Amino acid sequence: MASIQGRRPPVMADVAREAGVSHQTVSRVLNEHPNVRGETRTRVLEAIDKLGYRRNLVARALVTKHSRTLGVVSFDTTLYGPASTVYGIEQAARAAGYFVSIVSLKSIDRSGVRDALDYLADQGVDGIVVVAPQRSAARALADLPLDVPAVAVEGGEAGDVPVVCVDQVEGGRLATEHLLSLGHETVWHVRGPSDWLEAEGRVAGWRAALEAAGRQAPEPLAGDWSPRSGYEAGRSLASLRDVTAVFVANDQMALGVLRAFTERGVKVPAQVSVVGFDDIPESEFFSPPLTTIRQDFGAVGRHSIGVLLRQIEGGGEHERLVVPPAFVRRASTARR
Amino acid sequence: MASIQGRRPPVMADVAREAGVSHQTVSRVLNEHPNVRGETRTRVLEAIDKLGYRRNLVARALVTKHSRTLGVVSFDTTLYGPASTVYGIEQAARAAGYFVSIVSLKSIDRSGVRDALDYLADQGVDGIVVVAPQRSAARALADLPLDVPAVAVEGGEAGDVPVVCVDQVEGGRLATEHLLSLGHETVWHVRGPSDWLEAEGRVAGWRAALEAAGRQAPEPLAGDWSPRSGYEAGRSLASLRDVTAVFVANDQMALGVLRAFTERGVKVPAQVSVVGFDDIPESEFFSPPLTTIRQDFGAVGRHSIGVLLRQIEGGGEHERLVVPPAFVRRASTARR
DNA sequence: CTACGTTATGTTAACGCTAACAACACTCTG
DNA sequence: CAGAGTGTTGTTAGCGTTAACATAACGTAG
Repeated sequence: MASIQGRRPPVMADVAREAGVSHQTVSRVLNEHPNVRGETRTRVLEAIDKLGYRRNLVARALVTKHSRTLGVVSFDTTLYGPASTVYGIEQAARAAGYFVSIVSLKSIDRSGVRDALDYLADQGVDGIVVVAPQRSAARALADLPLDVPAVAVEGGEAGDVPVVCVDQVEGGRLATEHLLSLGHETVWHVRGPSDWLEAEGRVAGWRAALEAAGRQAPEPLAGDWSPRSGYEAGRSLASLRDVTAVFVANDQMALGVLRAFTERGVKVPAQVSVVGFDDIPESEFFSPPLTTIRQDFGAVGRHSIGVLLRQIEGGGEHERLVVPPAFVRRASTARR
Repeated sequence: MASIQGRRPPVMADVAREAGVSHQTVSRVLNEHPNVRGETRTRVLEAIDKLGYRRNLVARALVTKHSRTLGVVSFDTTLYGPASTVYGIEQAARAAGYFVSIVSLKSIDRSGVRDALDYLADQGVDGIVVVAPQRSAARALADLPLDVPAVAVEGGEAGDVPVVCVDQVEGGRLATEHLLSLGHETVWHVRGPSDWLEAEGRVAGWRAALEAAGRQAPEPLAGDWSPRSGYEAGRSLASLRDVTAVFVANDQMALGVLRAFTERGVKVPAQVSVVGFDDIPESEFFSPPLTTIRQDFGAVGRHSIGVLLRQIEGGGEHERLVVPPAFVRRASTARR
């Protein structure tokens, strides 16, 4: 029930008066302190209910030095990957009783990351998750003198900061091995931007699988994650001879590749097999449905909060948590 | 420069001592109060720099009653629309000097919305943006006794709460009129979930355009925004006679429709024309590239912050701001 | 029955900041 | 040169909470 009186919302002292106790006793009830008599507790709770009292978390944060807020710094949360990760983070944080304050960066350079961290530190967050898929971001994070516990997501080696990431190398390997196992002589690659650690990891896995099979690795084609860049890479590939298998570093670019192949009359998977990466909700309905590598972004988000809370509460060692990717077979790949 | 001494970070009193002034003068400098002598100001700023002082925003919020934090409640920020809107909101809010605390809901029922709002109110946010595309959310918002300024995004009629939205009816009309102008006898529709206001608006625009042209409106097919539901609708449509034009309520479902048509050997746009809605980054690379209706989510986000800040600062009238959609012609539609 | 630990409660003092008022040095006016 | 204004600074008192200590009531052991 909301109070009707005056204007100002009720404070602890009001509840105390109503219940005939001291404000400290009210505080004890709220904080579930054991040494409160049952009858007193119910009287206090009744008063709280009657007055519609809500504890002022700002005042609480001032004295406890804990805001129960976590900061999240991310790059372009419009993209499926970051958006899903942030979603997982938010769910996990809220389940653990933490608020989430978010900063989305347009560009991840050192000063951008530094500003974001400063900004969040000013706000008094208890911990920070940095979704730092770019090398520059990871490096900025590593260099920064942090007075707040932090976790890097997809951060590669981020100095003293614990890292949670998907095993990109393994993903690249899975994709490439699948194509080789179908009898393809070699596998072409449309890679992501060189500043991105995820892109590097996928390239590394692709190269490793080719080498292990004793195959020559063609020069990878450069993309920027966008469908358009995939489209352009696809046009280049379509005009080459001997291209029978392509591993594309994400599903959006794979869509562009498929589009270019369609335009050029290249049949997938009859003439060329294509594997993507991410497993976005759309890829099952591409033409043809895309074979891809699934990343469990939700798990990454949850784990990052787990690691962060352990840091905040326990003290915490320098953890590094790697989430395995999963291979998803669909219709864009076929035997040579 | 960070201070090396002791442990505890410096507070205003430390700066005051260092600069040989009172802490209140430090506060004045920080708040850009006009009545501070230039020389004093620089002495204070030097002391701040020397000690690496950072103002404690929690303490500040306690006394000013303003946290400079805005709350955002949204449904499934994994989807492109909500993610883009939230991104726009976050950018605009930060530009205005506000923090953004976000709550992503899995389901938008009354209690979910109420809990989220309570949660944010507890945190002491200065205002709330509710991305409330579902009727239930809008209604929950309208019913709630709010003690904090709020804005609904895509909220339809949300009681006393100002609304910012895209003109969905107009979008539905644009899509349908385009198809009719190409000589199609009538236009079929794959609609979104009935609880969603956006879905309703698009249906209304579609129906209005058909009526204005004196055409019969076929029974709309139901979808849930997912590519799969579009795929299923597409299979149904493929088995019907006389379907030459389809307006699909979002691009993801349109992808599913295209996939179903491809499987059944229905040629787009030769046999059937398809129009989507949203203009997600992928749709330009569908096969064929999708004609669609673009929503400017960024503008919606920015406007919602504008309206909210006017509410917070000015007092504010009950605004209602409608953002127009834009027609994007690509290759999935053709003359009958 | 006294002394002492235990439980339940109250009192006081922070936390770090801003608001309100007080005080002082000036300048300006008549 | 007295009085009023103005600019600059300091002092004091909160904001609403929790932490630390003080106190009272009670049961129990010696």
